[in-house]
Amino acid sequence: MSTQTKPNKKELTREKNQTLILDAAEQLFSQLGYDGTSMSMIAKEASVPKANILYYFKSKDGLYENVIDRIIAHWNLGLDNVSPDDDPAHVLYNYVKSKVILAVNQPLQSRLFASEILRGAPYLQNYFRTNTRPWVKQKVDVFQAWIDADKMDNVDPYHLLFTIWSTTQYYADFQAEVLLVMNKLEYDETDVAQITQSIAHIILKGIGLKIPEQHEA
Amino acid sequence: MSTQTKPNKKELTREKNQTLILDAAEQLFSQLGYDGTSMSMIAKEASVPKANILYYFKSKDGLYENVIDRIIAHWNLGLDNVSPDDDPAHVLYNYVKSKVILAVNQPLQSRLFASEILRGAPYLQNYFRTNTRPWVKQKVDVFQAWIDADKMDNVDPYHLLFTIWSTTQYYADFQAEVLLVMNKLEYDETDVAQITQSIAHIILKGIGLKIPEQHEA
DNA sequence: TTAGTAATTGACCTTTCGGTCAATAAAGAT
DNA sequence: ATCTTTATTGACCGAAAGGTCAATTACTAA
Repeated sequence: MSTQTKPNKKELTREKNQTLILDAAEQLFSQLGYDGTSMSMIAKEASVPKANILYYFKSKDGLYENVIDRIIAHWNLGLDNVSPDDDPAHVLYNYVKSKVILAVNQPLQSRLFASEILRGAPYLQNYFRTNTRPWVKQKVDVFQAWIDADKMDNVDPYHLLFTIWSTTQYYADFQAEVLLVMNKLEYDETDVAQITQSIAHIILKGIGLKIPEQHEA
Repeated sequence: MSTQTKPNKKELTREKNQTLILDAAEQLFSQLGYDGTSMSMIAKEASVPKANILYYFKSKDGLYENVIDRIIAHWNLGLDNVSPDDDPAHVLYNYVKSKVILAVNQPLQSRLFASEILRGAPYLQNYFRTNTRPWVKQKVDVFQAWIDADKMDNVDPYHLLFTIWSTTQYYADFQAEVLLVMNKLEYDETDVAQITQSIAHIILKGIGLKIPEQHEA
């Protein structure tokens, strides 16, 4: 799977250290933000001298970009291979469900993106332009096809997508608010189902679809 | 309106300068976050010596709290005086509409709150506990009364509220993403109506309500 | 074994941070 | 006019920021 040109001892430790640093950086950046995180904090968290970080990643900016790039690589936007022939209820229900699971179980990465976008997405502009925008365009076309085929209501596809994103990500990005308002310490196992159910009910019914039966525990 | 115990020249300039500083701080904090904003930046933006800021507000933390307090004071949560006798469709439609208008026209404050919540709401915990939570409880009770009276679908009132908040605030907090994806430079006049329409359609229909007629331009 | 390369890291640099302070200026009270 | 209080601000402080560098160590290829 990985590059196996030469399984040197050097390369191994290098990759191990880089991963160590990236893990620590990802955690701290997502918790404290770019400006709230210092190189020495990352060094301490990764149990590595600060100068070593600067050796692998030329600057704080460089490290930050690497963190973001790595997240993006692991970040599947979902809704793959969706076509106008598919059943919108099934597709959208599964999409909502997967996004809620992601939001509840792995909120850190979502929050890192959120704080990045809040500041005007300085490091993500290019990604949005070259990746997200075409991806969205494609999904929007499918939504429109469904609308034209009278499979669902005539709701602006862009805003439909934003609605799905916002409602699901909310439970990751604004977790602190949600928990405080609901007077909870953390999400429990029933929450994922409860949240999915509520969101799917509103959105699917809201665009004229029925919630599909679940045929799996 | 304001405290008029003694319209001294001193008090006047003091209040003027404080407002000047708070305005500058609010703008910078909401754009760059707490850690991304320095006292000297605020001083420069407010055209005031840095030491003068520290004279009025004892610390950066103190200034930040004052900024947040001022926003909260001007921040009406809406949905006032709502009762189980009201028509849910009208109430919720107007609520969505007002939130969208707020999101599009005054996104800075929304973003300041958002970045605050992202970091775990260190300065807002108390506010959420003493203000938001009771407010929410009250609205949730009304929603539940509507459900019990078969005026709307049985959707968890908390998640319904979160859905309204998330979908509307999204256009403020993630404006950068929305604009990039839609390939726009800024929101135009038609966007408010378009967004309101889409969200209201989905949410109201999603909980079994009809979108009320607009009887006003 | 040795020459050459890559990795490691403590010491150190400059800049900027939030914050203090003392000296001065301005205003109000008597 | 004088005294007291409040406001203003340049100079300054220690701490911490991001980043550099040179000396040392670890490894690989001949």
